[in-house]
Amino acid sequence: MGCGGTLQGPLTEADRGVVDVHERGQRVERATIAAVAAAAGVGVGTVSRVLNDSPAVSPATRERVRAAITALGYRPSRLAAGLSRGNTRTIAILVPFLTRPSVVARLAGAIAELDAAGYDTVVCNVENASQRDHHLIALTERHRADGILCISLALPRVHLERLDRAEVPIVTVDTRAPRIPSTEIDDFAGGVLATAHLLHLGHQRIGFIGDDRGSQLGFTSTRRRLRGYRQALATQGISLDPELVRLGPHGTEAAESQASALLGRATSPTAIFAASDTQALGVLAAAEQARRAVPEELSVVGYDDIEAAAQLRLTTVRQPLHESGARGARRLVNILHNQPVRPLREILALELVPRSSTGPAPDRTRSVRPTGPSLGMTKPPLRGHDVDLARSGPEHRPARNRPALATEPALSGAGPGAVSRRFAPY
Amino acid sequence: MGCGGTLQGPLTEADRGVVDVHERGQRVERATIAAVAAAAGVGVGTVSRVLNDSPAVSPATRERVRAAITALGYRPSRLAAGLSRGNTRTIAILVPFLTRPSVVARLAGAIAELDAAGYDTVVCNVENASQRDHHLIALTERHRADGILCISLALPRVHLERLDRAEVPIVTVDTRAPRIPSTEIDDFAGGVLATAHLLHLGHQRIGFIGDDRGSQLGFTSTRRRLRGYRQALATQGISLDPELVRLGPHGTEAAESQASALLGRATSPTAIFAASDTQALGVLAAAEQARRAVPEELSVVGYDDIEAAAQLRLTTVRQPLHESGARGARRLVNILHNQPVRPLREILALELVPRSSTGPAPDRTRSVRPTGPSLGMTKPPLRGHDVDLARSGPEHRPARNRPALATEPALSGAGPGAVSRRFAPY
DNA sequence: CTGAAAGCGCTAACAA
DNA sequence: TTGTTAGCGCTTTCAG
Repeated sequence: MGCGGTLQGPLTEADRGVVDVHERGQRVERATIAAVAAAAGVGVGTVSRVLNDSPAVSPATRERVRAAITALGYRPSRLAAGLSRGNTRTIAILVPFLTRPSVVARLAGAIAELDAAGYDTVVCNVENASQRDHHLIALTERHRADGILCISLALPRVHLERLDRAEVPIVTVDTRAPRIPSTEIDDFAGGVLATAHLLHLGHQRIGFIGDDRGSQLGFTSTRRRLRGYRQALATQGISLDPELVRLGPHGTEAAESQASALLGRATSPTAIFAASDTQALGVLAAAEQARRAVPEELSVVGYDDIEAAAQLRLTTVRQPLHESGARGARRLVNILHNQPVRPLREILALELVPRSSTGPAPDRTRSVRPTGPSLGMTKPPLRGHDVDLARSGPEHRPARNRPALATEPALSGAGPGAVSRRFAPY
Repeated sequence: MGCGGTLQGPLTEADRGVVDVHERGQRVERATIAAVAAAAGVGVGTVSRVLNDSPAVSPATRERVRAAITALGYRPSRLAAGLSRGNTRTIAILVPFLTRPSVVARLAGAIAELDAAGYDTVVCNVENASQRDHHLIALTERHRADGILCISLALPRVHLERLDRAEVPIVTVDTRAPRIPSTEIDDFAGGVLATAHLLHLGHQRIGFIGDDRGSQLGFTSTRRRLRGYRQALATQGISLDPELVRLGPHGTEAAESQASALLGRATSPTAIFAASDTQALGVLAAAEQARRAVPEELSVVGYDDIEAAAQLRLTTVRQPLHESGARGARRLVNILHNQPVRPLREILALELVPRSSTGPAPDRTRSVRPTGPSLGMTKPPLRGHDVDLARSGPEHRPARNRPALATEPALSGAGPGAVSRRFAPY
C-alpha cells in the first residue's frame, strides 16, 4: 500500500509486492518480502535480517517488521531463499526397503538429527536396482539436495563416479564405499560375538542363515557377519561345514525354509545364528514346526535387536540402529558445514543381548534333555511349554495332531503361505 | 567459452555462466543454463525446453544441447526452476511415530505414489505435541512444500486455522478434520467386524484393549473401533461391562499389563479385541503369562494386519495400510493439479483375517477344555503346546517352575521389562 | 543499524 | 522452431 510511488511505468504485481498463485483452483495473492518492507516502512534487507534473526536490527524496527509480517500473513519462500543462498538445506536419504524395522530405526535417527540441524529430509525408498538407479541418477542429474545419506545400500562404481562428477557430498551408513565417509557397524565382530556365545554354551554344530549376496541390492553385512562366524569357529578349531551355511532371500519365510532344511538333516545343528532378527524369527518358526524345543534342543541367535526380538525373548546381537542413522546424518551435516569428518570410517559398537533363545548345547551322551539348571546353564528354561515336555519325556514330541495342519481351513486372505507360518506364542 | 562477446562492462561470473559454490571446503564452479546455451550456441530458452522435454525443439538442436549439458556436467537447479515456476514439487508428510509398523506402511505407500507423480517427499516425524506444533508451524510459516499429507494425526483447531490462513493444501489419512479431504478407514465397521467374529464363536465376555484417548496426540481410531465393539455387543443384546474395556498407552508392554489385569479378574473375558496388532501382541504375552491357552481358553483379535500378525497367526482386521497412504497422496496430487477430489471423505474397506488366535468360546458347562474340533470349531488347535495341555489336563497348568521366573538371571541389557515380556514361540 | 541494488538460475511469454 | 527478456522472492554486499 502506498509504495512504489517513485516507480516509472505501470505497476506490476511484483511492484505491489504480491504474486499470483493458483492453488486449489482459486486465485490467491501471496505477500512478498517487498510488501512487508513497504508495510513496515523499511527496506527489504531489513526484513530479511529480521527473518534470519540477525542481531543487527534494532528492537523497534524488528517489532515493526514482525507486525507487518503477521498483518500481511507473509510466508517467506524457502525456494527463493535457497536460490539466493546457494543451497537447499535439504538432504536426501536413500533407504532400501523402508518398511524393514532395522531400516526405519536408522531412518528415524537420521531424520531426528537432520531436523535438529535445520535440514529437510527427503526420503527415497529403494526396493530394487532400477529404483536405486532412478534415484541416484535424479539426485545427481539435478541439484535437489545438498547431500545424500545412503543407508545400508551398496553403491556400484558407476554411481560412485556420477556422485563424484556431480560433487554431491555423500555419507553412508551400514555400508561403505571407497573414499566415502561412513558410519558402520562392526559386523565381523558381531558375527564373532554371536558365534562365540554359542561356542561358550558348548555348541559345536552351529548353523548360519543369512541374506543371499546375489540379492539385487547386494547387501554386504551378511557376508561380514558370516566371516565373523567363520573366524570364531576357526578359533575353536572347528572346521566349517559348508552345509551348515544357508544364504537366501531376506525375510522370515525364506529363513524358515532354510532353517527347516538345516533341521531336517541327519546331523542337524544344535544352534543357529541368523544374520538378522527377522530371519531369526523364521528360524524359531522352523524350530516350532520341527518340534525342537528352544533353547533345549536348538539355540537361536539373531542380529539387530529390533523390537520383536525383545518380545520373543530372542538372544541377539544389538546394534545401535537409531544412533547409526543419527551419526551418519551428523557427519553429513559436518561436511556441509565444512567441518572435518574424521576418521573416514566410524565404527559403532555391538553388544550381545542374551535372552531365552540360547542355552547350553544338548548333552549328546544322554538321550534325555536336561530338566534343570544343570550343565552350567546360565539361563534356566522359563517356558511352561518346556516344562510340559520335560515332564512327559521325548516320546511326547511326535506331533499327534499333525493332520490338523493339513486340514486347516482355507483362511480368507491368508493364502498359501499361511501353513508355513506356524510359530506363535500360544 | 567465447560467449558474451557483445556484453559491455567487466564479465561477471554469471556472464561466464558459472557460479561459485563452496562445498567440502573446495571451491567449485557449477555450470548454469547460460553456459550450456552458449556452449550449444542456442538461447537459454531452448536449453530450458530441452530440459523440460518440450516437443518444440528440433532433434538436431536437442542433441547439441544434450551434448553441451554432458560436456559441462551441467545440473539444473531445482530451486531456481521451482522459484520461477512458482511451486516446489515437494510435499511434506507428517507422521506420528515413524517406527510403528502401521505408520511406515502408510508412509511407504504415500512415498511411492508421490515419487511416481514427480514429487519429492519430506518426512516430518512427530513423537509428541510439541514436535507436531513445531512442524506444523514451520510448514505454514514458510513456504516449503506445495502441500501436506497428514497421517494418523489429529489436527487441533489452531493448526487448522493456520493451515487455512496459509492456504496450504492438506489431505489427511486415517484421521479427519472439518472440510479437509481425507482417506479413511471405517474403524467403526472394523470394530463391529472383530467383535462380531468373536460373538459368532460364542463369546459373551469380550474384553477391549486400546490406546488411551488422553494420549498427547489424540489418535481417534481406537475410539471408533470401540464404538463398533459396543455396537456389535448391543446388537446381540449383550450389555457392555465397562470393566472389560481398558484404555492405556500404546505399545505391546502396556497392552500386556492391561490384559493381565483383565485376565486376573474373577470373571475374566473369554476373548479380547485389541485395537491394534501391536497391542494384540501384548495380549498374547499376557495370556502366555497367565497360562491361558490361545485360542482354547482365550481368543484374541488384533487390528491392522502388520507382518507380525501373520507370523504369529493372529486373527486380525486387515486394513489397507500401504494403499491408504497411496490414496491420500494421490488426492493431494489431484488437488495440486486442480483436479476435483470427491467425495471429501474416501473410506477404505476392511477385511477380517481369521487365523489361529480365535476359536469357539470355551464351553462353560464343563471344566474340561475341548480336545478336538468339536463344538463347531472352524479352526482346530494347531499347537503342540496345546496338545500337551490337552493330554495332561487342567492340573497340569499351574506353573511348576514359576520360581525360575523370579530367579531369572539378570540379562545384560534386558532391563526390568524383561521378565514381563514372556511370550515366545518356544 | 539501515537502504539500495545486484544477483541467485531458471521458466515462460513474446517476438521473430 | 528459436532467442530475448522479464520476472520468481530472497540474500547479501556495499554505502551511508
